[in-house]
Amino acid sequence: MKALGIGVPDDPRTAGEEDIVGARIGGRLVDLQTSLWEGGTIVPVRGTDPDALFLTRHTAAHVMAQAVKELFPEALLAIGPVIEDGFYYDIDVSRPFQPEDLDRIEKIMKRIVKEKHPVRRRRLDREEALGFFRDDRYKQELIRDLPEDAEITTYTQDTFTDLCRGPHAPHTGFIKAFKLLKVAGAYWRGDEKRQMLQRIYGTAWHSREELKAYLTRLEEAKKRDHRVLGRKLDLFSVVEEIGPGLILWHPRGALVRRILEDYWREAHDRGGYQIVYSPHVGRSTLWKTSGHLDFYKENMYPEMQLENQSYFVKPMNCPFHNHIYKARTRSYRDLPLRYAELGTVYRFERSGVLHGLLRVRGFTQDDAHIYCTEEQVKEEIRTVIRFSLEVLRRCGFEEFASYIATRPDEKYVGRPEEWELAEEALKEAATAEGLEFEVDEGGGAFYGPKIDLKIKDALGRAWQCSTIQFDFNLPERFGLEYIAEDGKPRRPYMIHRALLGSMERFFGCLVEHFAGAFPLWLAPEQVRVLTVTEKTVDYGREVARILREKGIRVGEDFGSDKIGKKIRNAETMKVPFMLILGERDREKSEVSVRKHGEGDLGAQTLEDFCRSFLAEV
RNA sequence: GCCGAUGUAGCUCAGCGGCUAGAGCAACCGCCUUGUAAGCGGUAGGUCGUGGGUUCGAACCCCACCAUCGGCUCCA
Repeated sequence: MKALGIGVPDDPRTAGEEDIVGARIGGRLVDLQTSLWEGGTIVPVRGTDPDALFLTRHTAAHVMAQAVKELFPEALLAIGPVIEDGFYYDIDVSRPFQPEDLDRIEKIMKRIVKEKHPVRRRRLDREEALGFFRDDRYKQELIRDLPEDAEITTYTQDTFTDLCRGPHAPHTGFIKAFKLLKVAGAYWRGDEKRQMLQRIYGTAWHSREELKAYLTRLEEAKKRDHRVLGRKLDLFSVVEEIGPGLILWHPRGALVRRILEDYWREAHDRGGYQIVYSPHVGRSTLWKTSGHLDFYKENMYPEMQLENQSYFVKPMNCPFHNHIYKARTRSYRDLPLRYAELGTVYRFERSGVLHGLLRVRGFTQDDAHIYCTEEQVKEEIRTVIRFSLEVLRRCGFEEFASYIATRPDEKYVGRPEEWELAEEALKEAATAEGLEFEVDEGGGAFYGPKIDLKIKDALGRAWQCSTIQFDFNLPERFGLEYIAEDGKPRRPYMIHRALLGSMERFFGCLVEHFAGAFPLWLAPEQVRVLTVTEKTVDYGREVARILREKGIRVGEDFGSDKIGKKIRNAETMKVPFMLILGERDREKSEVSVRKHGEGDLGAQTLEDFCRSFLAEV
């Protein structure tokens, strides 16, 4: 057995190869102590390769663990994986970590890094491992849960040894730049019934510059935070007296929403949908029929009693749409039927998960339910995916990821053939539309398979909005039928579809995607007219009137501030165009145009401005 | 729900057991008549999240509650 022993500091190191951190053997990332146990090309991983970050971050997690152990010898270590941009370690300590503890831990980590301790790998058998970690119930549990044939290894640096699969950097000195970011509570193995552990998050990079760039990136993301921009741009608010997770749409936010909804309705009209409305509450019998009282009750607002009847606020729109379907006998000639609604629903979300507009308790779904025959399923799915992509692209999103979830192994309703057809339809449609998809085998809900579409925003973050789900449960429960060609009743296929997801969530996405600078067609205020002095107020009014007549959304700033201040205000509010009107402009019947983020575009006639504006919208 | 942090004027924050709780921005009132990212002066604005407690005295210490923020398997 030969180890790749290049780069362990006290080993003879190959001249000029000091920056080798690890290697890939046939695609598998390993450290330099891995034995050559199978074939494949060995590709060294050098200091600045992306793979190197994985190794050093993993090692950084161990160094952090060692530092924690020095400060809190009684602490038990659970797991400490590498995550995107960094690492964390879950630790069981008697006293929760204070933010100040992070400084102390960091200090010790710096020492350990500076001392360049080699990281040594050791294989041991199960008994040895259980013995070694006899005082640590977490490690014991991990070892016991490892598969029979698993190779069990530990990694040691300095005085610290941890159970770990690896791989790691050759020595602690490979950690060039790191920072501990935050502490948080986390359940052991993510299970809320089990022990609450303390998690420390950290980040590690190849250099101080990269670390700094990362921290700057975090700052930038914070500036785009829809909650911050929502207040700055006066778009929406959430107030304590009204209740958590309940949104007030201010005029500017409401206007963006209305424009979006107008487009949505127009697109749905074109797309063969019929727009419907349904009430906000329904009798308990309805929710009994739909099964929500059996399967969804903990997410529903509690019962209301009136005149001896009980009602529930709706958490979903589907039962209502089913009743529209049932309002008369349907023929196969009527199908497909596509009902769409901007339906406001209320769901009880646990207080800890609420988040701005992204996770709320009251929201408006852009919901649709499609009823079709078996023969129509494939075409229908293809159409709905194409339609979804068209709408999302129009809203400014170009990149998508998709996930298909298939039939669970055990509990499910419907016939296996139905599931197969549906899954097939989803895969075919995704492929046909050029969507890359991952399949979550067995990950579907009990009532049907689905495809989720995620959009990627300007910072490359993925947001789940659209979902298209088959439902083999509700048609049964509501007894939905249509009369087929042979005169016999048949059960239709039912498909749930949310495209933007909810207006709240999608709007939050839009705000972050555009950093609050909405594209012209969505901007609540497209043009702001600014007067240089009050001598041009009349001219300003006239210009604003003309723009408004052309359907342009215009704001006015005719106050006594100096022009620099007015411009600053308009820039801060991210108004796409500013028309600056001084006496010079009035005399020549012109407007001085300034574009948000670009600056002065010079003077032109109002007609020219309108023409180019309307062309751009 | 659970762990931690936070909650002071519309907003951003200072004050951390001892005088009538402060600043900047915003608002309002003046002055300035202004040309591409903050002109100057003044005025008003606060149950210090809510409720209890400790104390001669609480924004500050303790308890409970409410809300917000960061997290709560990317599995050794």
